[in-house]
Amino acid sequence: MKTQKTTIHEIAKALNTTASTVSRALNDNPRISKETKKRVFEMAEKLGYEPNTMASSLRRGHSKIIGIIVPYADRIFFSSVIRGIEEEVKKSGYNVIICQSYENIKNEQDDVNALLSAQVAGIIISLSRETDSVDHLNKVMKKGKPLILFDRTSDLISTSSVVIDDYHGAYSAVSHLIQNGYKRIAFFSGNKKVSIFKERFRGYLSALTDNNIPINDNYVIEVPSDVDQGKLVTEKLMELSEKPDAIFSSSDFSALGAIKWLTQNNYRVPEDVGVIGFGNDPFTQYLEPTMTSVDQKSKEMGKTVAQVFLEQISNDHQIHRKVLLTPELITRASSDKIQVKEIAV
Amino acid sequence: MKTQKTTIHEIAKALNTTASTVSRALNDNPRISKETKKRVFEMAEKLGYEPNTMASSLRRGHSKIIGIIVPYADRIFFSSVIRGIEEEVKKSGYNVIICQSYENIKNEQDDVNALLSAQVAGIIISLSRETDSVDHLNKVMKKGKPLILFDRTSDLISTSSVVIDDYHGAYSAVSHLIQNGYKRIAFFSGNKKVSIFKERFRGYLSALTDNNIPINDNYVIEVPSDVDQGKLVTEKLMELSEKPDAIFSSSDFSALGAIKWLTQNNYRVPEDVGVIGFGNDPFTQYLEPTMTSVDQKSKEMGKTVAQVFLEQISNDHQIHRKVLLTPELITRASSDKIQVKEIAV
DNA sequence: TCTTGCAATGCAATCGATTACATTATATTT
DNA sequence: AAATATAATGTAATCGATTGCATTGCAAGA
Repeated sequence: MKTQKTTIHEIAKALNTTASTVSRALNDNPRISKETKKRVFEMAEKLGYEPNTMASSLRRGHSKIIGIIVPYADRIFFSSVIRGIEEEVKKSGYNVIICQSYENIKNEQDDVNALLSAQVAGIIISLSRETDSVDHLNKVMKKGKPLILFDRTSDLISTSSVVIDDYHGAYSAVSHLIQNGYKRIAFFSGNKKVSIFKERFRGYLSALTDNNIPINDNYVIEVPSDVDQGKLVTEKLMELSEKPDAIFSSSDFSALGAIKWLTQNNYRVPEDVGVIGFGNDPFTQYLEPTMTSVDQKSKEMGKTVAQVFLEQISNDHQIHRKVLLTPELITRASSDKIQVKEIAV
Repeated sequence: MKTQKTTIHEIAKALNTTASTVSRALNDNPRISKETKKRVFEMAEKLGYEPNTMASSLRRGHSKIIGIIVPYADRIFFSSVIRGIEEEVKKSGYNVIICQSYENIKNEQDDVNALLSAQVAGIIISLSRETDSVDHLNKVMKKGKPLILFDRTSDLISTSSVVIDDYHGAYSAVSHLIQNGYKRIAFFSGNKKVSIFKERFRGYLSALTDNNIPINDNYVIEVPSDVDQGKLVTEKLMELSEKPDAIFSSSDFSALGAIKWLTQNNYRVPEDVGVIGFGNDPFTQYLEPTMTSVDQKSKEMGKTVAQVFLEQISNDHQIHRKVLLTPELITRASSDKIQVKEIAV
């Protein structure tokens, strides 16, 4: 009664041939005749054969499984990248294993080991904030397996990576503010030791300089990505004698804090103060006013990461690619002084 | 130069013993002496041995990988459940493979086959909307592997499942509205053929009946989970001669549509009309007014699903468990007429 | 007719770890 | 001292598929 699992040996026996012929037939090996292939496929179907990819991977020395390590799988950015990757690699018959580092390097190292033990074809990773040593990553490369970093990368290791162009993201956001008539533009940065925030800061500075707007050090503040912190910092900013008339934030959350504080304190957004966030989190479109934000192209990033991976796995010599994706400024109400004026007319 | 991969055979050779002894030592088999175990572990360490879990799984007949199939991996509910599952099963040494059905039954079937081919230990799935046949699911069970459904289940198959108690979720939301003085409560349902919406409707009816509030058929409407649809439907509701004074929506998005339409049309929320959503999407807490919503306990659901899975895998006889999680009403401003009054005083 | 070539298939080792079934050495019992 | 038990380790088959190296059969060429 129990369904006897069918292997290529059963098929071979039923056809009075051998497992090697069946294997070759199923893999469409040219050394097998058309008729034999047909018979094998029919018998496989009839016996309900299903390949054991583990056995095949063991013999071949590599599986069709890709390991992905992210800090948290439920952050919209990461889950969106994961979706993009899965969608793309599925076409080539790959599956993805998801691991979470919880921003902890020890977890990250353990995950890498587990994935290597599972004989993954390669590893795609966005580093934990803590990661300051890369031995575990080098191990992946030493095994000759593709290692692709995305979003959170590191200078300590030389491999393929896909990140967005933070410089231009910031540049276009600040330029947009300037075009909308804002002149005293504050900048909410993250920790400036982190490359992405360094880049966004560069973009902010360039946009101001290119438009002959003087730089005011009081307008540049490090703020954690958090609504309440955004409120606090905004309050301080608005106590300055020369109040800013716009805020460009490196985070949607601190930008939200800014909007909340401003509206609660009778400042109008965007008329009195324009606000732009970074990340284009879904909530930005539901706010009142809706929030302009820099979209990080997460799904596209996933697709690109997948393509780089697939490219790398087919060329066995390791060619590293560094891809810089262009972020997109999604303009909404919170920065659109001009639009508001026109309506007011 | 190339790192020769270390197997138990290399370790055995180095210690002048055999692979079987090494294997047993590494698995802490009581038949191996303490000293030998020590020597084996030291040599394994020295040679940089890393187990090949594929080989082990092949021999043992099962892997330590769990397949998860969801409609979309980047929906906050699903990504949150996935996170909960991963977090929990990791403790027992399992990893998770993620597949997406994109709400398509064909993809779902293919995913099941791929996962079975990969020799997963079991499958955890939230069904696609299209899924009306369950042959692919029965196949999993026939192989004696745990199959756990969550959130989107089906009557067509009898296995373990974890869902939230939609009836009580709706009941408590509507009761809360009544306690806050609302009397003419409308209900936004999803497709009532789907069990979760049927249950929420039951909860809505019971809460009204238990509080002696008459049922008004005009107040019950099917609405897709969508902001614009929510607006449209709200507009129609407010054209009734007897306008509702509260809306309980089966979706956060249509509830958001309701709030948007109401505030844009000079109704005050919650003073004139109370609104409650379902899902507790993160955006609900950032709205103005913040939105009361029924939390689906997604992370807890993930943990529970994982526990049911682990329980099932350890007891080889298949005992099915149906777990009903209690959702939690997160009360915020959009339904809090009383609170608002107190402040007004 | 005999060799040569080629297409089609078979044989057996292999991937790395596990495990049923010995075997050896030592300790214990009678 | 012989018999028996016990602890520790070894031998070899096995999981299911792949693949290098034969082998077989038949047709073409000499």
